[in-house]
Amino acid sequence: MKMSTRGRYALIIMINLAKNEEGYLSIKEISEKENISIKYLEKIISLLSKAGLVCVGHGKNGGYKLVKKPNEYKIGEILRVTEGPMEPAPCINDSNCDKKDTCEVYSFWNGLYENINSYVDDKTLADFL
Amino acid sequence: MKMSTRGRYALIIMINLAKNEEGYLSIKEISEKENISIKYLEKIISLLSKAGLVCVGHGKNGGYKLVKKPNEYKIGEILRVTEGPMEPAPCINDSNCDKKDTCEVYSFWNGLYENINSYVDDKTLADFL
DNA sequence: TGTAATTCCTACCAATTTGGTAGTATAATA
DNA sequence: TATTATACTACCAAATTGGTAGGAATTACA
Repeated sequence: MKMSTRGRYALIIMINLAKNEEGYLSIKEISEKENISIKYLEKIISLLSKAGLVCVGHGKNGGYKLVKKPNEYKIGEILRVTEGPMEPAPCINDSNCDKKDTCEVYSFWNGLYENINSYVDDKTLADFL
Repeated sequence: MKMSTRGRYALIIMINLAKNEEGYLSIKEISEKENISIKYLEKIISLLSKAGLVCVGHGKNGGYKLVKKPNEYKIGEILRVTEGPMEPAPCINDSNCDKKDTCEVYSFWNGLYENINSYVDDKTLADFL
């Protein structure tokens, strides 16, 4: 039950972009500020970019910036890009299981799932400014 | 953010023992009922045994049984034996970090941590009977 | 007292995930 | 057109996950 560095770094990246709403922020700047390798950040931010959470400026003075306002980003939205759906047990979205309505174990894991997701979806990037 | 099979199987084992409060239940019986390999179950139950959550009957007609009543086992107690502390981020119990009281990121992860733990500590084995 | 049933312990192993690094291509713009 | 960025592809080591194998120790019971 841990979040990988991908998810944690993705959040850090997004907070940095949120604090720099005016212009583009380059990977290099984030890397230096947060002490995370450029190459690894590059890999993580490309996930955010492909998911359409950030937009790209190429060339000189380029970098990344948010496409929405900070309060429009649920943290869950960011984490799911790098972590996938945060399901504690594989049965959560198993359409082959037809006993969900009576299974005590399913309802336990599903409750945890809903708990986690409502926590992360209840907070936005704006909460970090 | 997933629970490994160790944690999930540990819960299944404990539910089986709870349903068999009278006597000893062998790994073989659990294995056959739940379709999980004997050898893997053996490994997981030895963690529960070392942690003192179950007691052992050796030799013929032996097996395992609970040492407490089902309602005295918090699920969190069981999961932490196989999963360790369920900390989403390593900073949660990092005594070297002295910025916790002002760090927004820490307070976010810590909130998630408390959320998860209060969920799993709020339920007991008796809820599965 | 012997044997079957059971746990205990140590070691091993393959697949996947995690946390990166390296090098080159491509794109934009000053 | 040179420079500064991102984009893409490939690779890699370490840790974790999810097991398996084999034998030793313990106990019940015939």
